[in-house]
Amino acid sequence: MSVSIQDVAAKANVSISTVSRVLNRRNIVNEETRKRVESAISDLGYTPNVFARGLMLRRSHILGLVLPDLHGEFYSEIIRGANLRARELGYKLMISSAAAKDDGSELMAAVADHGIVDGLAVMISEINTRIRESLKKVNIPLVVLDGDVSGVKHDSVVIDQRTGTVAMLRHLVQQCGIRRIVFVGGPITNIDTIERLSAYREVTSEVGLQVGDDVYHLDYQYDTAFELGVKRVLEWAGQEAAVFAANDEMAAGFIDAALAAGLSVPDDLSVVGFDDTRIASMTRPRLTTVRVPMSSMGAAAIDLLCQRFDDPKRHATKITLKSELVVRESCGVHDPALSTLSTI
Amino acid sequence: MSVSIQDVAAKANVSISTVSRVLNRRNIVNEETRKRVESAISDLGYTPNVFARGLMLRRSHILGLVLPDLHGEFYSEIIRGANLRARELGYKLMISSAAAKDDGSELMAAVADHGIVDGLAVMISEINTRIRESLKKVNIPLVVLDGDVSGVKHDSVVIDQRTGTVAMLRHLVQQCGIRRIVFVGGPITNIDTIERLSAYREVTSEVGLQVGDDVYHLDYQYDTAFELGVKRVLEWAGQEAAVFAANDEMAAGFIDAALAAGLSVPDDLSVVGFDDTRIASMTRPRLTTVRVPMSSMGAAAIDLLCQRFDDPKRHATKITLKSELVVRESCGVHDPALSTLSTI
DNA sequence: TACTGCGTTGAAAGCGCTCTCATCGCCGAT
DNA sequence: ATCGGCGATGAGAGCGCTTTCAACGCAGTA
Repeated sequence: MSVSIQDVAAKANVSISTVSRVLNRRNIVNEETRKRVESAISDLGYTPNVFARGLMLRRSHILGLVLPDLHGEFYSEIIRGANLRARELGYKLMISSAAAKDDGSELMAAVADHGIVDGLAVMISEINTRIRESLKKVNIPLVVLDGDVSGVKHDSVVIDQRTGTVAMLRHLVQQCGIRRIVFVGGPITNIDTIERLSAYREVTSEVGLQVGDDVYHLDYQYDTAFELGVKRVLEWAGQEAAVFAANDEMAAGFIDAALAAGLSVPDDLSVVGFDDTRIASMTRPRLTTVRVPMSSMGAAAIDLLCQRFDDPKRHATKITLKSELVVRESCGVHDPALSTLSTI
Repeated sequence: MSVSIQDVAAKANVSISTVSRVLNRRNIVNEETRKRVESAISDLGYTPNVFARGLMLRRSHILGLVLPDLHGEFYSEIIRGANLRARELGYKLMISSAAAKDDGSELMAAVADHGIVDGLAVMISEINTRIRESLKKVNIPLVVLDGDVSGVKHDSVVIDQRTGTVAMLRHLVQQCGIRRIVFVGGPITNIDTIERLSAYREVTSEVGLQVGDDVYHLDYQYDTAFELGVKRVLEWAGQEAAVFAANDEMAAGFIDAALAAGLSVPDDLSVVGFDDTRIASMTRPRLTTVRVPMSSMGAAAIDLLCQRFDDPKRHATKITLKSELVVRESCGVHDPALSTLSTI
């Protein structure tokens, strides 16, 4: 039923070797012969069988992408970036999710179990022994997103969250005159939260802000942030106070809580977020936040994978992407020049 | 380097045929022999080569999912549902996006070009000739999401949007006492918008509401909705007026616009949405909306594909999923009994 | 004794491709 | 005339698997 290289060869009056040569544009094939073969190919609508090809070449041109979750603005941006770059480079993407507490079976499912992907990009929000063991068994190019797995050889793409966090805090203190910053992170074990919190502690102590009990750990969700906000917002309120949420979604919750309490953002309370997902432009006032280049992260992962194919034995590479302050309206800007950074 | 069926056979002292039999649990293999083979398999950590297997069986156990975009709450829910079900059934998912105005090349890339997927699920928001032509060439099981492509043989999963839309409109009129409903859709060519608008026209004329100029077409985005809202919201305002946006994101824009204008939602103006994405729970007041079972849609697509594998020649099947009114706070509820439907 | 049936196994033929190696004709050099 | 070199092509050997078919041993039956 489906047309094979044999059929093409017969139609073009050549051997299958020649057809194969034309396909792979390798050893020079006589101009005239090549044309004959090519027209036979398009006449018959021939496409090489992927399996046969994969069997010989040991390459599928499929890459695996494993994320903690497939849901939400954050991950879907990564997927988008990865998908785009993969296509540019002639690869396909196979996507799958591994819950944070996954035992690693999902990972194995993505690799050995199927054995079809040429390389694997993995994002892990909480590392554990099982996952580490799974990753050790990966015997194809591996890229770890936003983290580092010790004891496993891999390339990695990380976000320099510190720069953005520091810029944010400095902006609040120096441009907005903020004297109290409440930090609301995700789970205390979350790798991103840990990093952002450490930057927070550093800068606050540096500029002499007192932190006290101003650190909370929620779950990155709008609802819990809103609830906490409803309870605390009046207590926090004050021209010199800001809430620094570890993602935009929680920040949106705080904005709405402040509004519900009759406060004005940013006049009575500044609220800033992190990530610069679409949500940051879907609040009024729009969120001042730290942009994390998610789609670039996805793209970079694909790049690293492909570079590894080209040079399997080069030393492990790490790409660091900058995070960047995006000033919008949810914090009082006293220096108008800065607002040129604003988007939309 | 990697271990093959040969190695297993040698270690277990049998022929590769026997190993193959054990793998495929087919013709009865002697109990004792089977155990020997199985332990050889796990000793060597053997996994069958996907390509060799695919070459013989013409099955990859990979399914393709093509969406208009990979971004946003809506599509990522579909992906999630599909991914989950695919895994349950022992399949992997290959995901890719095809822009609405895509010439179909993306589709072909997903299928023939790669030829690796066993079946294909496609969602098309705007059909055109090129896409239709592409789909005609698909010679593997095909499922179309949320639409119907005439002239192409395929199964389909559709959402019964009418039921939800009608329920919403009736609710507004009968429970909330609304007498004027402004409809804000997506692009006029968008298939979902068309369907919702037609239900809107039907019900409004049925209950004797005048529509007049109360129909707008935007682009499903928060920003444009907010802008339009800022201009019109005071004019619309009134206890008996509601804005019916064709997705939650636009509805969120209208809520914020109303709030910015100093109005109360729902006291001065009701705002309702469509889809019930997470955004519907991320507004204050929370959105009354129509729930579209996105993840079920993804799952159903996978189901249909697999059923088609089992019975290639059964007649085209269409699964219709119900949409459902979800009452929250963004419209005035005058009958408290109804509020039990509310989520969170 | 010969034959048939059955459970179990192995040999071997591909699946559609890539790639090495051999072949062939033709050229200029010896 | 003989030979080496070169461009162009074909023959054929696998890649790792599934599957058909034959073979084998061991009943049970005629």
